[in-house]
Amino acid sequence: MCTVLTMTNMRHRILACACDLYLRDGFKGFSMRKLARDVGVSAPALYRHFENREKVLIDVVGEAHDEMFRALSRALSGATPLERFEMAAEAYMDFALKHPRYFQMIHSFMQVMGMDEAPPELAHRACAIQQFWEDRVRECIDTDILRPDNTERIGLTLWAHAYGLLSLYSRGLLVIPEEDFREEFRTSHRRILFGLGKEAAGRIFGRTIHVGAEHDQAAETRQTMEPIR
Amino acid sequence: MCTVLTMTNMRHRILACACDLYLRDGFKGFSMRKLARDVGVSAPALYRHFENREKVLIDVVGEAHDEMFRALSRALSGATPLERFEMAAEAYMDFALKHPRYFQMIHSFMQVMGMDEAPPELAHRACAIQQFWEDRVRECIDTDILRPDNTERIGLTLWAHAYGLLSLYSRGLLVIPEEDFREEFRTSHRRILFGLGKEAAGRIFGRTIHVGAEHDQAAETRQTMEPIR
DNA sequence: GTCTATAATCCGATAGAC
DNA sequence: GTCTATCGGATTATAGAC
Repeated sequence: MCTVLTMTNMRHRILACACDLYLRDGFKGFSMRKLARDVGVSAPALYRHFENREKVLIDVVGEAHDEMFRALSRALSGATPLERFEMAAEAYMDFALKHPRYFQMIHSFMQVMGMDEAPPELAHRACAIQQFWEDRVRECIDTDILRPDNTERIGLTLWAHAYGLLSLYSRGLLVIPEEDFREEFRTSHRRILFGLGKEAAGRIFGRTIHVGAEHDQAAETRQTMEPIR
Repeated sequence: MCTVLTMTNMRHRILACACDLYLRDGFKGFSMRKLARDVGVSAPALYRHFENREKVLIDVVGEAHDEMFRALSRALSGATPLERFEMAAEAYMDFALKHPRYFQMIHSFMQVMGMDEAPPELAHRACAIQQFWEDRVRECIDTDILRPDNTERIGLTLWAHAYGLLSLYSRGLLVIPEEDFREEFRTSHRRILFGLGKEAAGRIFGRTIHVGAEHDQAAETRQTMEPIR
């Protein structure tokens, strides 16, 4: 009993140090020797708790995934489906910007490790993220904010966009200040949501509907006066 | 003269072998010793032409980038702006699916190499890709297929979505057959384009416009009386 | 320019004593 | 469970002969 407890604690201690080490030195700087030094034990001792270096890193990326999911989940405190959706996007962005190493690790782990397919621990977690976005879509459709459609696919469209944009920025490929990017991300996310939305969504976003507005002379005028940008 | 020519040829030969080696064995399996063996010279000879392993790989990922850009550029043979846009998306997808190692390398190189910022060679190429999408957007706006808007931002929205979706699939996170994915990608891309489009775009895509369809007085009233939550 | 030979590190992982 | 010691291998990079 006591042995098991010690084992578990030690494993957690190692994992905590491993996360710190990765966040500090990245993949390339992550070695079992350094980890042992940080934990305060010898290198071979680590192998009592983890089979090898890869298994340690799988657990680190698992932690990264879980922390991201917890951040997303906090968006569920929003009052309405739309608010929850917007808060989720904001939380996703926050996580990517505040924890770039974690965000990047989640999405480049396989390449770095030279894996051809995702280990189950990660595949399951990716499914949870996908499901999360799908749920956000479903409740927006249920409350008539989005047009009825295949929720899985719409969720995927929005997830892919959010991930793609954050990934590009996180790697420094978009040369704009962070505050400008944050606004651009929100706008881009809404742009898609808006394009998928029912008429009501437009008013909720405080914007004028343009698609199909050519049928409406008054709207035509509004569009001219209040162009989207 | 002759010396320079030999230098250049040798460098190209090494680079070609380096690309093959990476495509065969991936990042993890890429070593200078293997490369030397493939080229048919000794390991130290490589250092006459490349400063170190990282510089070789930077050139390999540069090749990957250029090949992707050439694939995209072939979409410019399309007859209309919209056709060129659709062909570009198709070409992007084709590249990602046919050359997954190249596609993944382009977007995970920095993490794998432990770089905090993109080397100029890659940053410039990323700008070219961004510009490419922006150009596709601009000509669609110019021909009244898309609503007038900031072309750079709309281009980014579409690029981010396409990249994100391809990245997720390329890593095996979406468990669907390739043919189904291809159709899903096209649909998802059009879904966004459609949401951004003028009424004409809907007809071109052979779909009915939904957004704004309720934009009549009755709908206006309904919305006021039954506020969306 | 290319070679052989080798230096100097660093790594993951294991053996065996305690 | 942890230690010391070590194996076996990888890496980048240089020195000096040809």
